[in-house]
Amino acid sequence: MGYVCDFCGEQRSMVYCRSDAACLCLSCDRNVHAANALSKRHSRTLLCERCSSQPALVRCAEEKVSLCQNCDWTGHGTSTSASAHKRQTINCYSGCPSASELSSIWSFVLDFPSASESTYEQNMGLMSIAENVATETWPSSKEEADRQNLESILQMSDSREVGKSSTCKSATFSGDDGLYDDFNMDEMDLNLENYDELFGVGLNNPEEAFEGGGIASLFVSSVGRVNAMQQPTCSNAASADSIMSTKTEPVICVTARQGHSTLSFSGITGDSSAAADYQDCGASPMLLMGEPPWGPPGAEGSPSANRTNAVMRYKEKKKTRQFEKRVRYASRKARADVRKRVKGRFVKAGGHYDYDPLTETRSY
DNA sequence: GTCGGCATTTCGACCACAAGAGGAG
DNA sequence: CGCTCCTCTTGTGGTCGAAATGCCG
Repeated sequence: MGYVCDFCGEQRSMVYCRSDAACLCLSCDRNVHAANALSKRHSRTLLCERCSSQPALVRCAEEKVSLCQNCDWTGHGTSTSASAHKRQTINCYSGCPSASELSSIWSFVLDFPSASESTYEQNMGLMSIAENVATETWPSSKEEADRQNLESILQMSDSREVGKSSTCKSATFSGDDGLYDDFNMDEMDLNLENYDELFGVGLNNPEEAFEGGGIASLFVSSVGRVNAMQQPTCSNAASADSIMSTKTEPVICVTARQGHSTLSFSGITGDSSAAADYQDCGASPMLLMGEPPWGPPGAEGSPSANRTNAVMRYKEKKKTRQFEKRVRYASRKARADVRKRVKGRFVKAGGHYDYDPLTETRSY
């Protein structure tokens, strides 16, 4: 499982789609998820480069490798030297992003000069963009956090004129704070340089990406900054919609529209069950991300009783928890995704319906 | 500390139908 | 043994409502 694309069986798989439980090459990822509006919503992320079967959660800056939770723990949890490695969360994405957009999403996994001083805890303890945004002034309530997020979006929209005259990549990779000065595509195993070649869709002029419906290339760094690089024509309404649509996720979600495609960003790796577990068991993400749940070697007898309790709760929870639903038949899921319904129930073909997943319209 | 009332969250049932499984010929 | 045909079973997602849970006076 893993190394070869589950769809074409030829190309090397680079992306993991949790919704489809599939490892895909970039070309198939785009083709498959361009099929309909629902498939575009699938949250994808880089594939773990170690086991090639699980979605990568973090990227180790030292080893320049993207790792899933298990491989991260295996590789960093047992060795004191390795555990000091600087790791950064990997964003997930949805829609059908172009090469430049993908490079925007994952650029932060690379080295940031300004982030070099950040400790591992600083990077990894902040699991969501919303939290990152709030590192300077922590909102006192959810409403306050939402308000700040919205303000960020609106500020991005206001700054779109700045980015109009610059190309995507040049704008994306040149921050006034030098955050992305060291960006080097060659460092990524994900060969984004060949992305468009794989698709057979050249992007000779990066500005093409901003034609038509426009695009919002938003930058989310692991050090808590949200930068607006390009947003020529993205409507505020679209951004606001994206915020409203992510009411279940405590993260800022920015929607960029290019034609019909939607690109959303999440500070945590989408529907990461691991992240959910951290919350469920009450153990801090920092603790659990820094050390495996079973604890580092010699951890027994740790002075922190709370930590021990948290680890025990986590282990207990993990034993009894129901793992996330796994779709066994993608074809059936695809059918269900487009099937018309009445009050959530499937209806006979041709019958009256009150919900059409494809058009989200009602027949009466 | 206990109880009642209210709000919120969780979870199972429901639906149609194509795909899958398995048996018969 | 392998193939085709047929019948039965399974699984898929959005919504509703009951049950469970949490909170407050």
